[in-house]
Amino acid sequence: MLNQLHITAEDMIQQNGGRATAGRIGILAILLAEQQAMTHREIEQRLPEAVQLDRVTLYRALEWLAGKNLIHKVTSDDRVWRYHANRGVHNTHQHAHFKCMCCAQVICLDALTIERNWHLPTGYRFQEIELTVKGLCADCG
Amino acid sequence: MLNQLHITAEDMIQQNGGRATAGRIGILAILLAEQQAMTHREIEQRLPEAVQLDRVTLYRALEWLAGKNLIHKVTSDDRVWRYHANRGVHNTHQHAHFKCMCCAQVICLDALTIERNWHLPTGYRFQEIELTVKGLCADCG
DNA sequence: AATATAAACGCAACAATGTTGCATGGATTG
DNA sequence: CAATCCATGCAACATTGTTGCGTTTATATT
Ligand SMILES: [Mn+2]
Ligand SMILES: [Mn+2]
Ligand SMILES: [Zn+2]
Ligand SMILES: [Zn+2]
Repeated sequence: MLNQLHITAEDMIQQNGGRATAGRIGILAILLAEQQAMTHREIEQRLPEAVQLDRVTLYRALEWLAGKNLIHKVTSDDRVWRYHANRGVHNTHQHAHFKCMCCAQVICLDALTIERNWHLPTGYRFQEIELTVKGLCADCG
Repeated sequence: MLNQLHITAEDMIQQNGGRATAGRIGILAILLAEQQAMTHREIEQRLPEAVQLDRVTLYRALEWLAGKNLIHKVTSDDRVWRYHANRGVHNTHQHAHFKCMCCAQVICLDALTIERNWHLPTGYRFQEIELTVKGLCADCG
């Protein structure tokens, strides 16, 4: 199962013209296996001993994966980026996120579509939207 | 005009049981005069020579003003808090913001009301929403 | 399989933003 | 005027992320 994800991850990386290093494969496999958006720290901790990476290398690998649209970055009010594997609908970059104000977990809200019946001030141009719903998750609520 | 804002700011501070120091009055007057949400740096630079504050004092004054609901903090993907005076509708904390992806200015979108016809996963509880529309402002677009 | 080479990597140093502890100063109150 | 306590300034620290640069390594080429 996890091994299968490694193969998938390796394929995804090679198909984007990148070198399939143990670090990149391990990171992407972790993100593919996890439903929640993960912080740099959480990813680091879940990496097996055999694939311990330097902090900087981890940042650069995540940046590369995001640039290839294999994962996406999620902003948050705690000044920490979270990363999440792109699956199907995620690629639109128009999905919202939920953040638990108690345990800080972040999940994607795939079903939430944002209506655009509003308008901006004159001269302003829309490009993208960033929506975070905050509250308590099932465990904390 | 700016003097009038100082008097207003002084009133607002005293009515909340705080000491009306030159720093707090100056900060609040600046925020009351400015339409955009301002960063810590921008506020610091606009403070007159006579009211130069320590970085930490400025942070603490902003924290105090936000705690009294005289201003509100705006989160952003650049990891910098912005501050904006509360006026009327702002107090609801349910207004959205626009951020220019070119010049990084942030304004409040008072008119944008967020519809709640969506639902969260089972067990999840809604508390508040954070919405940022991104694009180009009138100057940059 | 050996080699060449550009892409990844590791380390150190740096940068930006914000926080904490603590001693000092000064406004407010009695 | 004295006592109090809120606010301030300074130093040190914390967190997150970035940059420069020399070294290693995955991959293509021979
Ligand atoms: Mn997402
Ligand atoms: Mn606002
Ligand atoms: Zn939770
Ligand atoms: Zn702009």
